[in-house]
Amino acid sequence: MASETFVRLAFPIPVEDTFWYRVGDGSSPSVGMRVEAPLGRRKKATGYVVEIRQLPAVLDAATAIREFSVPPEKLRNTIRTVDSEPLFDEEALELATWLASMYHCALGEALSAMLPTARRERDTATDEFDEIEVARHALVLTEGQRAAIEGILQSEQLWSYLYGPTGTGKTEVFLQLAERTLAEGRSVLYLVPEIALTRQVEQDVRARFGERCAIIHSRLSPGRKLAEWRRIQRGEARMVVGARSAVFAPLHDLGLVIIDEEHDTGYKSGTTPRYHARQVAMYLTRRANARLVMGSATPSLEAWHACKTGAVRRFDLSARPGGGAFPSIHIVDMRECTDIIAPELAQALRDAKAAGRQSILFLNRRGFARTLVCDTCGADLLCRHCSVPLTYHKRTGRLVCHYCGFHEPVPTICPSCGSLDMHWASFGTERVEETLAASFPGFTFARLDTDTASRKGAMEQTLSDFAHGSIDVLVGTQMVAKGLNFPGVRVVGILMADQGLAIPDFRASERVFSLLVQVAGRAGRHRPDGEVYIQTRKPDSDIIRLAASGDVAGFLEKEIERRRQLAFPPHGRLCRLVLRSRFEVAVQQAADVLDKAARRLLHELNSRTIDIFGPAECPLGMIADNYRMHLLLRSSSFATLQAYVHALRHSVQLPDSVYLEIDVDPQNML
DNA sequence: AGCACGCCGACT
DNA sequence: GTCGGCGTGCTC
Repeated sequence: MASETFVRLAFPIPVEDTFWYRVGDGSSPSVGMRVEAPLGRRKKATGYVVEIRQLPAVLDAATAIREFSVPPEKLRNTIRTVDSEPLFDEEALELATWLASMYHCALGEALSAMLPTARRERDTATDEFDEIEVARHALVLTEGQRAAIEGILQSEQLWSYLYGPTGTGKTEVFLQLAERTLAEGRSVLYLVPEIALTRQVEQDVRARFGERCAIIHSRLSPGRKLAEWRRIQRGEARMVVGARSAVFAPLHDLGLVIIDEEHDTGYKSGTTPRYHARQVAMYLTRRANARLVMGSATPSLEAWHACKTGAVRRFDLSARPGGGAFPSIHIVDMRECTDIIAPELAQALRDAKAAGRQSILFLNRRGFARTLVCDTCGADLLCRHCSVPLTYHKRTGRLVCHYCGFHEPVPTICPSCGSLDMHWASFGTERVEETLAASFPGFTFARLDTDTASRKGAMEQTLSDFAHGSIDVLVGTQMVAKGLNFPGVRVVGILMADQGLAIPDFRASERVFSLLVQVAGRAGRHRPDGEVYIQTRKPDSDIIRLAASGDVAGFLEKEIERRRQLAFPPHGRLCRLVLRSRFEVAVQQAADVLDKAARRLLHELNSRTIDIFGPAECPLGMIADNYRMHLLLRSSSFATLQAYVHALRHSVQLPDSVYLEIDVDPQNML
């Protein structure tokens, strides 16, 4: 009897079901390949094959219902098979299933986040490796580095943490651990928060591991990413360096996962599925019995807590190798000072220049001014599509929304009251650059933020100029805080250091603190005369003072205690449910429906371990014309919380005009 | 998500 | 009388 092939497809759509099709195009897809098929009213959609069945060509109703839970007439034909080789195997499918359940999304959405998107194969990914000479470094390790390497390798525990101030040589420990793991015949995954900003790691790794290494990040073209994916699948590359999504690289026999700058929020995805690469790495290393080594100068509260409970084993580094020392730090009280650059800092910049040294000015706000404020009615100019003030960009002469990209020309009169008197409120990096140009004749300077780095190659050029000493002062946003290691830097100036502390988010102080410490760490990495100036209007704030004294452990302890009182992470877990819609009433009604369902379900479960906060309007009540409300769930038991969210999701029916976003372990509450 | 269906306003 | 606005509903 003639038999036919049937495939079960998972589509990247916010619908949990998978769909059965008859293979009607003569191809023979297998699990792990992409297949095109009609879906609903769509003529063509791409799905992932997650199961295959061979059945008689003529299907009776009973068989179809039994096999596919659908009457035979509903089965449609596939159009074509996209891939000649599978993109994922059974293990990856298991991971996708875990991801979908962990982050409450469809299987197809999970697969879509994991896999490359290119539809055609390219085979030229390795061309630029050819000229790289593989160097053997014979570095002298500090005692701390040696102890950490041996300790991690000998530890019974799979999860370790390398804690040490910036410049204490964590990278070298990571690289040596990678070398030892490769020598055991197992593969290595090296995660960095954003590869584009950590060229140093990329270069170190390429110099050391050459062609054995693949690099995966979002700036790679789709074709190239697929080519790298194939190299990894074939086992040609046994080490992968990459950003968040590289955690899904198809490495065989994983032996080690490294998470550099573990505290960085870049590891949390901002779109569905909102996964955290650290969480995925924990799943992977547990499954493969592999080591996980995280590292940072400013660990996340979650990681610090895990070290204290013993779930993670901590190793400390304390000495700066190679002649560096920790910088001296000055807090500059700006309450009585209206200058953008205070006299003390200005003098330090001049002294550094006179000594042939360089400086970095850090300000976590791009643009020229935060916004335009009316002197008469006090109104500030908000985006028409978001509840966010518009930032003035002088170079383009526009007011720009940093959330949705909307921009408009600068108005001549106040749109609310018609007054002619308006002023620029606060300042950004563009204004700092202008101030430098006006007040520091003879200085060369450059600005590094997403505005200047958007041009291809511009960032590399600026960084290279700075490294070669042809720039005296580099002004930038948090881009300059991450991973830059320039020996010539003596002075670091932090402007508006309290910026971000007032944000209504329980993680605000944690983020500000780590940013301050990370930026300060750019000074004096190779010479013992580093100086940091912290300009602030809150000189007495605990966070500023702890950051200035470099007391990371002190901050973490204090913050963990504050969170204990709230029963917030790391003492409990959160899940945030965000509703968004173009219609205000629709969100409000949906929030009401969701809230009632949540409380009813809680009552039915008779559970005292879950708390519900809200519903309330999100702090950013509108983004890109979508009204937003949220409900926050908190529990001391993660398993209970997960089961509850799962049940809740299936017990409410929301209108299609409202989208529900589920954020497990939210990093951002806005 | 994406796509066509459907049901109410302004045009030749 | 229709053209077309975008709310609604469904997807093997």
